[in-house]
Amino acid sequence: MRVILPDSSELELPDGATGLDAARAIGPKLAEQAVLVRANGSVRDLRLPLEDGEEIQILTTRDREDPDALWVLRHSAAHLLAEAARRLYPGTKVAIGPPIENGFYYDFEFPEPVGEEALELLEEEIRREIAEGRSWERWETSRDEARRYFVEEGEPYKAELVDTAEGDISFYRQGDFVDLCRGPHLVNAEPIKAIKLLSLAGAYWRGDEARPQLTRVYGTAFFDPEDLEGYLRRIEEARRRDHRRLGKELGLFDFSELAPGMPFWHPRGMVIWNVLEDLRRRENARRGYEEVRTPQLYDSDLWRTSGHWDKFREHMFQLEIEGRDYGLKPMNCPGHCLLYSLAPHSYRELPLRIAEAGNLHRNELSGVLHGLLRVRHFVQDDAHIFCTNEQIQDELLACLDYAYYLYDLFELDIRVELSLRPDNRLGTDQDWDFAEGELVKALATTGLDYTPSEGEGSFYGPKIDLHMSDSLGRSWQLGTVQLDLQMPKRFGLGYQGDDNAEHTPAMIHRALLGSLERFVGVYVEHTGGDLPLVLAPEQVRILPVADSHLADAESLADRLRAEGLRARVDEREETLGKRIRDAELEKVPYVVVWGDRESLDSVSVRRRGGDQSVTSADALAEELRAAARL
RNA sequence: GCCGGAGUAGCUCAGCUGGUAGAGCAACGGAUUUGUAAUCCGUAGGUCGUGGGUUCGAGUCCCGCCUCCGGCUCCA
Repeated sequence: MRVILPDSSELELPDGATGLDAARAIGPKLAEQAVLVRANGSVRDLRLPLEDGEEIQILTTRDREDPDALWVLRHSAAHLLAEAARRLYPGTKVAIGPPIENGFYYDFEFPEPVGEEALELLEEEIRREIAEGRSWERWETSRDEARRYFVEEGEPYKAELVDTAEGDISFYRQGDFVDLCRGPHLVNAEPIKAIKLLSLAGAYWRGDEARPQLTRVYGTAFFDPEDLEGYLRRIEEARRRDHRRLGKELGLFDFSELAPGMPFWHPRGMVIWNVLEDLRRRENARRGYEEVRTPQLYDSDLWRTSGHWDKFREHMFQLEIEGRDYGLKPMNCPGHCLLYSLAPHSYRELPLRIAEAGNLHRNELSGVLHGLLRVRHFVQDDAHIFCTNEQIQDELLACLDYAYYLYDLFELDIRVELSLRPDNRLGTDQDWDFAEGELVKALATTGLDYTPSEGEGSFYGPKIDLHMSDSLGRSWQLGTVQLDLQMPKRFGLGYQGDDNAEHTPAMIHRALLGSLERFVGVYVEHTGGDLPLVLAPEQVRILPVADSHLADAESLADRLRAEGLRARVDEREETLGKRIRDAELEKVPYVVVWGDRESLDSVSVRRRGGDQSVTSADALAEELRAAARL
């Protein structure tokens, strides 16, 4: 048979030849360094046969940044970890250990709980294994035999995995450790030049809260120690962008033990908040939304009607007053339905778009709270659109257009997810078919790339979710556009149609920035605290060189403030160098130094980061005014 | 909520096997009047997260709780 090499040349091989055979045929050195073979674009274990006519590419240890090569390296590293765990802690049961982005993990059930000291011990053991030499052997077996093997070995998790594994059952062995595994794996452990175990965490077996919690060991591995160092350095840099740290340093927001998960906004943070609120109000008005205001607390009957009492109660703060049960609102929608129901409606009013940045409380599990990104008290730039079925498409598209208007303003990189029906839901399958179909159609019209996500929808409807990543690459949902046919029905909402009959409206729930808290959190990380001029709490700081310049500095500040800019004079008796340093650390975008050399025609301006220039007060005001516009 | 870790001055952190709690920055006072990332001197500041226990003696050892951090589950 013949295979095609990357340079388009053909290589003649005996039938049944493997990737490794191909590498050997090309050169011994290549075979030595080979990590995996990419055949017709997909990864394949070097030990597996090639097919006639396939285009192949042999990846080697020199492809040290190739995601597939790293994937294989880390997968093999995970197996070494499992071998080490079983040797160091006899009686350990192994569960599952895949490579992940930036590393790998392996889940174990240790006979005794282990603490962090285990990381070092395990790491040492793995190094010993690598020094000793390990190579992987691969073979296939029947499902029954695989199951029998693991039952005999006392590995219940593996035995269970055999039953759900897809395709042929293959085993890999290195040292005395045999694992059920699809592969591919390295030929031997030689290429693993850097390995580090990073952390220990609990993880439920198969991600199911009701099943045993295993101990997950996270680690990472590289072809080159330098790459590991680089990775650790990047993590360290990301830590400096952490919004919790920056929020405190820049005096934006805070937290107290006395209100877990509920942010406090300092004046400087409130400036950011208000700019976002102004933007929301302006655009809502421009796009045909009307603002409303609804209560914070409702009788449990409202939550029964909406379905929240059934499907969302564990996330709600509840209280009892004079024998009546109340719930603090976790969402605005039921209140908006109630508001809608308080007056009669005609088809002529639709689509009716009502917006409210209401205060929401959700009783999130204590372990999930995370700075501003996951809180118990938050505010969304929320709105609900009541419309006819015929209007759904236009409204969905308008929502997405609005969303991307905002994301483009802030230059955000957004990932789109289509969250489909969950198990825990209201309504008929026909409703869900229709609602999901409408969202798919709207997405198709926009041409946005998206990933469908089974079971992630809300209990009342499917959603288009708009995600962004934080400094450590963790994904957070910002915006969401949801189509709901359930609540209008449950609330008995109606409108009088042009046929004089009563109809039920459809309802679109949408938040675009999402929770303002979360938005500020990810945005601070996105910018590393270097907020654009529009959002900067303090836009210009003026530094008088000596006391004698104070009056002039103040009048320049007044001049800029009259233009609507946020300007301040730093009148502390510190050296100029110190005051410049402080302005930089506080990330003030513009610093003006005012001394004997300055006049309204020649103002000395320093931009964040150190660029200096001289301009006139008028030109400066104009530049700032233009840049501070949204 | 669960698993692992942590909590010492406003912030960042030191405090070995139990023996009277420390530094830098910030704050405050004084001197300095400064030209593009830290002027100098001084002062003050802590029920060591919290409740209990062991001990002659606990920041340090043990137990409960709270909060935070990294994960899991969950989610805007």
